[in-house]
Amino acid sequence: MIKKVLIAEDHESTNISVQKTMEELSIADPHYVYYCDDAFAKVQMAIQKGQPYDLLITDLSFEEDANVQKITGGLTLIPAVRQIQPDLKIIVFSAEHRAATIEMLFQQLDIDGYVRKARHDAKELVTAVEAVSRHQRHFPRHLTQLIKQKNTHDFSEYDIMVISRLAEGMHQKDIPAYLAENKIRPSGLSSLEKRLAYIREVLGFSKNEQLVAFCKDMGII
Amino acid sequence: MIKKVLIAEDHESTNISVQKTMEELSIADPHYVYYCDDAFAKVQMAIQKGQPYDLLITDLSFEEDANVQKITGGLTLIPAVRQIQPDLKIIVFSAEHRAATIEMLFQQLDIDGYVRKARHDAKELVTAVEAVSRHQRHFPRHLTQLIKQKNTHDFSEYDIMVISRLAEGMHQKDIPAYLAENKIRPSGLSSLEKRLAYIREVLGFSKNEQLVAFCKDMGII
DNA sequence: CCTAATTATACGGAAAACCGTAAGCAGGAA
DNA sequence: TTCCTGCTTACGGTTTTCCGTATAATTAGG
Repeated sequence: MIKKVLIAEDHESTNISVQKTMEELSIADPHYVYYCDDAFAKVQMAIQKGQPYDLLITDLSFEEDANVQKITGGLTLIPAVRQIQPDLKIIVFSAEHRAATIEMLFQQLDIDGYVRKARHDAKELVTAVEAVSRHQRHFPRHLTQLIKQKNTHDFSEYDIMVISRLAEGMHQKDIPAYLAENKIRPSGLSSLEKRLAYIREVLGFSKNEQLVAFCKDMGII
Repeated sequence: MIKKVLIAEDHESTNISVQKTMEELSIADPHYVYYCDDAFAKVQMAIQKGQPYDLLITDLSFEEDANVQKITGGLTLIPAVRQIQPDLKIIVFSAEHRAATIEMLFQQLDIDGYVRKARHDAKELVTAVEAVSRHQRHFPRHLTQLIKQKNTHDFSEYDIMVISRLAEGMHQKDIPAYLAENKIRPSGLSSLEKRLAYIREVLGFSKNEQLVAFCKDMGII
């Protein structure tokens, strides 16, 4: 049974509405934070007090601000809390729509549920919490649908990283050094070239300029 | 004074939180809809009953679903409601961050406020509603920052033409033929190269990808 | 019409990107 | 282990872009 819940979400409006959804689930007094570091601290504190959380609901992306954080987003927060409390249930509540990322969350980070911020997200969040309380996983409905669309390329974190650097004016030949520095693999120039060539081919593009323009239009970068 | 408010927002979670924010502003019983067509119908109905809305809070992007809509998003909803009720105050609440789009909203659609979905969006929404109730406009903070760095270079029709072709994937070496065909001068490859090099230099850019990204951000192309 | 100044183009070498091929390397199965 | 498979990387040739310089064309003023 889910009794004690922690919400990590930087968008105040979303944070509030998740709190409200918890009320509907008769989950009293959900705790909430706007920063990942606070989330981690609260989980840690709860364990020390012998009253650990049952569920963490977290966003993936947290915007940077003056308040510099050690943990910068859901992708680092989740492993961190899992390390100190392996049985903590985790539901990710995010606008992320890329199938690859969501699958990664389930496979690599072993999350218990994913709810995509969309039209009926509050209702789906209720469903997800109920599923998790029955020790089931909650997969987002749209995940199966997304696999269909082939002609549109599913941009990975890697792709976005690389294209963002291009859009910032970094020379392609300098990106391998950047990738190596940030421990991102593959980092070889050849791999990079091939990946970009592949994306261009899938989308029917001929130039990186076109790819950058597309990603800007789509809000990918 | 703002008394009667309509919220148009397809994301349920966001919709709920906006409702909650209205409560804090002592705005009783805000109406809310998940579709643009419903929003328009409600505005129309309210006028007919002699009790028109004072404020519309709307998102820009509404996701398509089985429920096919005539009005597909905020950009079409706003002119539609303005036509039947010119004095209706409108605040746009969206994740859109491109300066060009936001400026367009103020200049072309004459909206009264813009609040970007971000960390302190609920607080900013309160501020925005308060400003609007005083018949003031509410500009998003990050917009003023972007305006500064703008217009370091005056993009000519020629520049826009050329950069657009690049963004569409046309090879630089093929653009002279295109320019000649359309009787645009100068059409020489060398002149083209020099012009692009000049623009990049003025803006402190190193690559055409960066230039394309900039123009997309600024809404130049 | 001529001349000077400005602008446009041609050219060529250097740098970067592109692309095919082959070699290296890790992980899994027999 | 040995082989296989898939991913990553190195390498080399070609194409494209970049950029400096030189030449040609255009324009403005007298």
